[in-house]
Amino acid sequence: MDKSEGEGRIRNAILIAGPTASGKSRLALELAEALGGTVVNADSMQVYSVLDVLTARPSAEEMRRAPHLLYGHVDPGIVYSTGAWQRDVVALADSGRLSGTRPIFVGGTGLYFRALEEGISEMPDVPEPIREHWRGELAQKGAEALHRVLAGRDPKVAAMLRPGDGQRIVRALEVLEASGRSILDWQAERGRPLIDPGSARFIVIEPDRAELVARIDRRFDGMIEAGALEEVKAIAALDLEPQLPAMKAIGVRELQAALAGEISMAEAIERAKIATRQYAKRQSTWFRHQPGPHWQRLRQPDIAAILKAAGPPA
RNA sequence: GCCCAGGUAGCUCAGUUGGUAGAGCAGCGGACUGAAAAUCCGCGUGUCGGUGGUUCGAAUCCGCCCCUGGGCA
Repeated sequence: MDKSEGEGRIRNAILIAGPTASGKSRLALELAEALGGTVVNADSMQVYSVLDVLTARPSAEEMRRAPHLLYGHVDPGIVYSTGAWQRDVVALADSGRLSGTRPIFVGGTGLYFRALEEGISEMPDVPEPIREHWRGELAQKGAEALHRVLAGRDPKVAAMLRPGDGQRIVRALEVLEASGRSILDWQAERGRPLIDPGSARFIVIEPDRAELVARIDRRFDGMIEAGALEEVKAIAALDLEPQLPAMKAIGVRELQAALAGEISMAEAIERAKIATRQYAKRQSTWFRHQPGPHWQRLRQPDIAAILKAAGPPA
């Protein structure tokens, strides 16, 4: 491999992707213990502090068994993003904390794995006033109206987006206004991959659907027992905007409604379980179609099967 | 036992003066380049409780039976 091309890329990485409740985190921990690895979070919600239980973050005890990075390091009042995560990973690599260890990336956020493998375009930050302006417009006028605006300013992008997809339409408008350039141009400049693919291992866990549903239900009951309600009270006390990503963690809205007496606790729990199943379904769809053929697909988080093929690379 | 109200898609329910049924939710499939636990797109045949009848034709009208809820005894 060309030396300059591999420069700065993370070597010997193990990537473990899969839907929520598939047993990824436990597998990552066991691999880290067996291989002397460092677990790096690739989940968009586990980055936020406060939501330990509801995001199923590894426990303090588990995190002591092997190094865990990028867990709970972001304030829930902050709008984190794929780009921010990518910068965090680059910073880790630059700091040397991923050298001489086996970096094990685990999580359920497909887009983060794409950023790892392919990189994402480096776009300028959108100034807050511009961001808020377009989000306000979306709330007020609706996605279709903004799609028409976009069609006037950037017809190529508008043609690629569904008229109902407010979030992406807003993103296109924001970037255009902030940079004076079409988001399509930015996206054409693909970013640099963060990992060295030659020395990496790619694993996606694809559990049987019925089994996963049962695990999700059981796990949420466990979250309630483990203090999810206290956690929701704690985040509610911060009085954050409901639009913030951390406030959209599954279970927050549902349990908050129950605590406020708007719905019964049983109803809240059922809704949260349903939302989790739907989320897992979206993840499964992504992992079924997006990752390339070099990803090893496993029905179960079977550490033996992985270790057998995971001889320490050169 | 009698009276009333219901029994229609997995759930909650619509269904105009009889022309063999449709919404929401759930579920299933899909997309996905900086909010991604987000955002968006597509998919609705089910003994219309059962049975007999009236009718060219019944979820819709009539009889009987079964079930659920409420009331009276």
